[in-house]
Amino acid sequence: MGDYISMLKQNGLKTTFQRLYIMQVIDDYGHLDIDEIYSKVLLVHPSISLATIYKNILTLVEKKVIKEVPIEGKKSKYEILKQDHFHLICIECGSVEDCDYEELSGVVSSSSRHHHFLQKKVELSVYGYCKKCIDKINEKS
Amino acid sequence: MGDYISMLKQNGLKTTFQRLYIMQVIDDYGHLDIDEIYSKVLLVHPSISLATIYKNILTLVEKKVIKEVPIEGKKSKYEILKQDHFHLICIECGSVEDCDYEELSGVVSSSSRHHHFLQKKVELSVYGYCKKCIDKINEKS
DNA sequence: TGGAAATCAATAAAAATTATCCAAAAGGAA
DNA sequence: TTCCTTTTGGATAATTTTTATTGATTTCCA
Repeated sequence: MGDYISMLKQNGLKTTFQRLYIMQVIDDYGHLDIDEIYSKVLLVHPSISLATIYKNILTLVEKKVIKEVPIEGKKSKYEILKQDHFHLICIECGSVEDCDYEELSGVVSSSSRHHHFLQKKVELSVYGYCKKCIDKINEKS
Repeated sequence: MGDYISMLKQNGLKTTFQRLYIMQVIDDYGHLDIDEIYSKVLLVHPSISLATIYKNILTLVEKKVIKEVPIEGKKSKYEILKQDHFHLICIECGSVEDCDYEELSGVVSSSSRHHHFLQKKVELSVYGYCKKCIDKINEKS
């Protein structure tokens, strides 16, 4: 749980309750899409508008306070910006797990250099089945 | 340039001109989004409907004849299914370049296993500036 | 070649995203 | 604090994107 207020101030953004709570729920749950954020914020702030969610997500992404995680065939999810990592995305339940990127980082950036490509950021996603879903499938058989 | 007809037959799909040409332009250009595909197919088949593009993309993705390449903040692009590789995505001009995945593959899959995750496919995208755009920027200064 | 099944085009409908506009709130300066 | 400027939020409209429907056309195998 981070210091959302100073993260916002550093980027010249005003700290409204709506904005703070959007960051809060994203951080709490790790990875949420627009609808999930909306429904969770609605619970504690019933008057919030969906357009407010969209607007805030846009500005928070622009200011690099949060990060978009695009997902094949689904809506993008968003996460609080954190240390480099990659994602294990379950194609059964949709869960997203963070994974340490360390060992990979060197190989990827040297590969970018080799292609005369100026690397700014890396997005690595592994699609498959998470442990929970594997277990669930095994139980049935 | 592949044998589109047998790729379709293997998946029980009929080989219509529209479908073949959709595969053709994707293959020719490497990576295209829906609108790009539509406008290019329109040139040689002026009566095609945008809905036809959507429907075909959907079935071709389902049958794994083509693959979705999700891109942050933009529409997904599509590519003909080919050997594992990753993408260098230029945030200046939007170009997408394929890159050999070989060296990385082992590290990624061992990392998945370590998390008890059953890996099905990997999507790795590096965002940054391609050589052309770097040169263009340097010329100006 | 005939005919069932798949596909297409056109269009409507639905879903997702963005823009507009005015009231409300935030945050700095006095 | 209080005032004032600027940003933001909420409601809603507009736009964009995607999906569903329907009847006509095409594919392809027997």
